[in-house]
Amino acid sequence: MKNTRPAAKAAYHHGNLKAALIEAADTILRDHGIEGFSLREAARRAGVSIGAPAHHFGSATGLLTEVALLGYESLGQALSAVRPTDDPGADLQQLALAYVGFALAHPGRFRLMFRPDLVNRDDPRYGLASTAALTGFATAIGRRKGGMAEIFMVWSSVHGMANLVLDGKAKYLFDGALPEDFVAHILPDLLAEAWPFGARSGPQDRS
Amino acid sequence: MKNTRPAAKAAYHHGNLKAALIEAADTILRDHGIEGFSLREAARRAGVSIGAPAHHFGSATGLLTEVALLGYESLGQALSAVRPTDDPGADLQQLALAYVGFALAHPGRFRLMFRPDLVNRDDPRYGLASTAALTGFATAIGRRKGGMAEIFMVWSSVHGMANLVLDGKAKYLFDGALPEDFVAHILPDLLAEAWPFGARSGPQDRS
DNA sequence: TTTTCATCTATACAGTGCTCAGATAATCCA
DNA sequence: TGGATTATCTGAGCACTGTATAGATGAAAA
Repeated sequence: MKNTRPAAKAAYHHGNLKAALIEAADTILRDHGIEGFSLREAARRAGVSIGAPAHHFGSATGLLTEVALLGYESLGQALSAVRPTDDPGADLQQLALAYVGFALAHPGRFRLMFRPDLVNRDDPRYGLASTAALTGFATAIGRRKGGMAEIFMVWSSVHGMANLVLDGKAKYLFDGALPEDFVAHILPDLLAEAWPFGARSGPQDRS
Repeated sequence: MKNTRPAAKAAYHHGNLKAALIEAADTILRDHGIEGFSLREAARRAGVSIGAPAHHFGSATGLLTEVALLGYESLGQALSAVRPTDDPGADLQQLALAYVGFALAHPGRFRLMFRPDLVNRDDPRYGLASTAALTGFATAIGRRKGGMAEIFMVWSSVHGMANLVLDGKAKYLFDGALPEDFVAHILPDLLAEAWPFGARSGPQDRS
């Protein structure tokens, strides 16, 4: 077995520094947001010198890219937790709720995932993770061929909702509503009443 | 006339430093994006010492808040340049095009406007500017009473489109489309074909 | 055991936002 | 007019950041 973890005396070689730094960064994002993150603080939390992360990630962007990839993974899980029923419109509403719910539950992760200055978009895994997370939408929208326009529209809609609520814009429209209320009560009503993508008819067939 | 501009010999008192710094910051945003901005660089461009901006704006956030307010103003102008016709659905499509077009034409401004860590959301002018810019949407949606749900949905949709295109996500869906092509050709087609808010029927009346 | 290699430390550099004492110029006031 | 007040800006300094580099340390390979 490869489990040569020292764990007793602090080894010179950390042994699992890469994973420890990723987790430290993710924790910082959770507790203090993106602006609370610094490469040095992550190194501090991992109990390692300030130059150590460079060996594993090259730069701060390298580390944050890994965190963003994990973020897309967890978003994908949140979306695929919505099990499809025989009502595709209701499924889409649930997916929308899951998307916004994820953004509000993990604002640091979510914001990082869409910060092109902090993640390395040239990393081939980034595009893959990004599209993989949206598989839930694609299948719920149903049509396997074509359908890109609809996917874009639905994604735009839920992404816009998530960003606006996260940025506190919703409170200008729905006076003083707290984010917790929003995902628990306001948003479900909004989706049921005024969200065209979740309507009973489904995507209209333009033949 | 108050135009006591020295302009010849560099005065100790700049005379118009506040406006000069705002313009310098806006220029940096235009040329090098948000990550290219620094308070010191703005001071440098205004030909003034690094501590000077503090007197007028207090902090970097203070300066960027002014730039963001200008951004909302220019967004409002871009939206109100869309003159209403007798087809409210077509008007909404034009507004959507104007919104996304603004984001792509002024990415630095647009991104700043929605960066809560860089602008002072407690500034009372911020909420005013934010809602004022959306007057175009509100009137186009028509119903003066109620309607907040529809405004939120439309805003979310266009805001999501703007962000996704700006972040290069659209190219994963529409393979390799350039941003210029997007607002010129792809988006109008998308809006006409797959955007439910711009449909002929208008907001359905749920009585 | 000896060599090689990956890993991590220590230090240094350039850049940042912010603070504060003091210099400078414009303005107000008698 | 002349003196005092006020707004404006400078210059230096502090704490912090990301990154680069030389060297120390331990593990693994030969």
